[in-house]
Amino acid sequence: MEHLPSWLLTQTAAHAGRLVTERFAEVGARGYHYRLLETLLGGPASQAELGRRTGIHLSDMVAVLNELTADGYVERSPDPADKRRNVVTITDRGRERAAELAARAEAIQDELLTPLTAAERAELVRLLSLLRKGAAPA
Amino acid sequence: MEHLPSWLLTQTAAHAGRLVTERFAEVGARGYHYRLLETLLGGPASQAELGRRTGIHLSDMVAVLNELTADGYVERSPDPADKRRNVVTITDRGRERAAELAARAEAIQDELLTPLTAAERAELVRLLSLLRKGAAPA
DNA sequence: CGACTAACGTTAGGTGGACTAACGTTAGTC
DNA sequence: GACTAACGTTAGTCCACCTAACGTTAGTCG
Repeated sequence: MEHLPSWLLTQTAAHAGRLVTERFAEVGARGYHYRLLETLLGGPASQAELGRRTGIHLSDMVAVLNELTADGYVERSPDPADKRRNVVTITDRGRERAAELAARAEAIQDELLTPLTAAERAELVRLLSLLRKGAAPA
Repeated sequence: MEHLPSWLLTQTAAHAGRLVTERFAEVGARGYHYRLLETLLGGPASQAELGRRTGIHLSDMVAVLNELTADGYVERSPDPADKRRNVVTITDRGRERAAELAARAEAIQDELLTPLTAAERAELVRLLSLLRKGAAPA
């Protein structure tokens, strides 16, 4: 069983997930928060668009945006051009939060990848990216 | 964010997890079932020992063994040498089930790793194994 | 031999990520 | 105006993973 790539993937991802959960929990955040704030640094977007970019399901998006809005990290406003949509915008406070979480995310990578050399890290990223492409319509 | 190894890991693991869930659900199984049956092929063991070998938490172990026992794949009996313990044994029916799930697991690897060459697959396994060792006391 | 600690197994519950289904409003097309 | 699709929301499920508390049993120690 330990020879199975899917097993190795899910076990190492569980380890990565624990690191992410622990380090973000130290500042009252979760993985979804980081994912959304990072995406919004690229500019305002609708909830549906954010869902497409981040992989967060629309039903979960509502809850996460509620949390980020309550904490003042993002703002939601109706799109005057299309009343079906909200436009979600990051706030200054949200930019700071994104920077804080990004720093934590980088530290997590270092911790996670400690057993690997720099060349091995690059190769791992390359191989995982190939697998990601193979799973595109996720 | 897409450059982060932890992100790539969790996204590819989610993809692997979906494949595992879908393929096993086709025959009414889950990942924990396969993990336990595979481990029991190595001989009878206590629940605590099974927990240590598989990484399945003891509280989840109870539920999974209940399911496998109900379906006739394993048997539980008290250990005469130590009444605190149960001894869990795979049945003939369980061996067949393990073989069926192992075949599915191999097919999942092929599907998951389609974008990679044989050399790349070996390298991915090597790199992930290194990361697993780095997270040993999980 | 009783007190204490640890192992074992069970029950009950929680978390986070991921997902489904149904609904009401809005926009675009025919 | 009817129809279809997009958008956002609500309510829920599933799975892997995890914590806490409890009762029974076994081993150690004074």
